[in-house]
Amino acid sequence: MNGNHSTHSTDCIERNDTVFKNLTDQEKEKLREEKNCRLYKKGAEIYHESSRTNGMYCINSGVVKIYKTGIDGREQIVYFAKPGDIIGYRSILSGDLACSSAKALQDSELCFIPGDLLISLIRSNGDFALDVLQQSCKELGEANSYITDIAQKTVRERLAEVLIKLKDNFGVNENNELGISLTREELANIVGTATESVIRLLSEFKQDELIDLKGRKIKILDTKKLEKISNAFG
Amino acid sequence: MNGNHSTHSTDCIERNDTVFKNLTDQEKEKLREEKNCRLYKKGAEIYHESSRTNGMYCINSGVVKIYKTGIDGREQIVYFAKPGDIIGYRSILSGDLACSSAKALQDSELCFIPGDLLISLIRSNGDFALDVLQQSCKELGEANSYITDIAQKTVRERLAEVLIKLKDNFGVNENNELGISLTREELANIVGTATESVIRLLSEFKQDELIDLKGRKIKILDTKKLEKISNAFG
DNA sequence: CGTGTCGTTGATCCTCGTCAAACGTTGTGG
DNA sequence: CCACAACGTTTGACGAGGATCAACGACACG
Repeated sequence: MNGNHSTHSTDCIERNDTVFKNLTDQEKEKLREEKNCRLYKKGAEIYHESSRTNGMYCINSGVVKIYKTGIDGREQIVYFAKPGDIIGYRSILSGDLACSSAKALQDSELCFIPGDLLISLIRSNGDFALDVLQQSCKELGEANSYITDIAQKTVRERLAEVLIKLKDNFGVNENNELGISLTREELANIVGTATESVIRLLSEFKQDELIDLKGRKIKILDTKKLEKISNAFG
Repeated sequence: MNGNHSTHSTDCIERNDTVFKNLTDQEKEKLREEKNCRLYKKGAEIYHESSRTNGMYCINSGVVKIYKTGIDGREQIVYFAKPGDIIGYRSILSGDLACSSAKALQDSELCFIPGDLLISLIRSNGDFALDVLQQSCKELGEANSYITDIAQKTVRERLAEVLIKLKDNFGVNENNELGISLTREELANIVGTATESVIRLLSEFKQDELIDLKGRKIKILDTKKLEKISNAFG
């Protein structure tokens, strides 16, 4: 019925590490009936800020960047969504317009889940409600941490921290290169700085033999020192 | 049974503009039995980051600042809680340690609500779950906005924005002075800048006749121009 | 083979953080 | 109730971090 056709399709509803893990079989069935999965090409927009959305999405495969558009159109990236994550639920639950946009960083398969179904599931299944709450509270804690970081740390410290977080979240391939590929501008839009600053600092890190660079491939050579630079404990 | 004794005590559980508005009479009764209200003197700490909390608080009266401690002990204020607000629920629901601290800005009456009661109410009452979710999603949206602001706006723009937000949130008294009294350092810890920068910019705003200053009293003279400076639409 | 996007480097300027000093205000204990 | 300490506010001087502008090289793509 739905358009699933991927070979290894780890459907997010089936995974036991998502907010859906505590749904009953019946509820999962209902979800499978109502959800609507499709492929988004790299670069495709999933939703756009200040639009009224009427549902959320879960990520089956790929990576999605969540960002806000600030002064003169500069993007500020606030989150990367990975397989198993849900996005777009905030505006459904707060009743506001979407306050961020979502765009696929790679070819990605997402499932659309109607907002009224989300709400009825929260109403009827307390454990599911708690799982969604846990997700939003986790994001809230991270957001507050990031506010403190941006307000207090230097660009150098933040870039080091971002590299470590990207490693933690997306891992590294066989060559110890970050499992996510970003343009310099996107890196700048996470750190909250100018593209040129990112480039200069990456060069410095390379000179100091903390990382190695090959185009967009970033190899982490010295995690310990990067952590030290980032001044981090989270 | 509980220590309520304030004369006008608008108990947060009774208010119809809080997350408790959709609780049944029975649930409210249970809450009244288990909650534990007390007065916090100005400056008193309510909870501290990286401690394990086992409940949340609702504000009956007063104002509470929520902040994180960053590099070399600098506070970053992430939220002001007013009467009717709930605080400290995040760590209960995400299962983490507290990631922020809370301190009374004025003499304030808060009610402690045990975490397991919160969780059981969320489980049993879907509307309550939705109300708590709405609250956390609202905070999440504001946090993401603030990340973008701090990353992209100048200190001048952010200070103007903060003044407007304080006016919107706490109103003004008969003299058009902000209804909340903050030290220059606290203002700096919201904006994310140095105390001296806040002082200088406030002086500029005063010279430009946008505000008037009398000690900690800040009178807003020209909201429109402040909004313009803040570059804001939210 | 041009055209557009991305990455890199250099030069310059300015916002803002830091340090220092002085003054006002508040609070406390003798 | 005064004296002193502790804290908050203000102003000035200075320098560094980082944004901006400009130009060019590298690469992919139609």
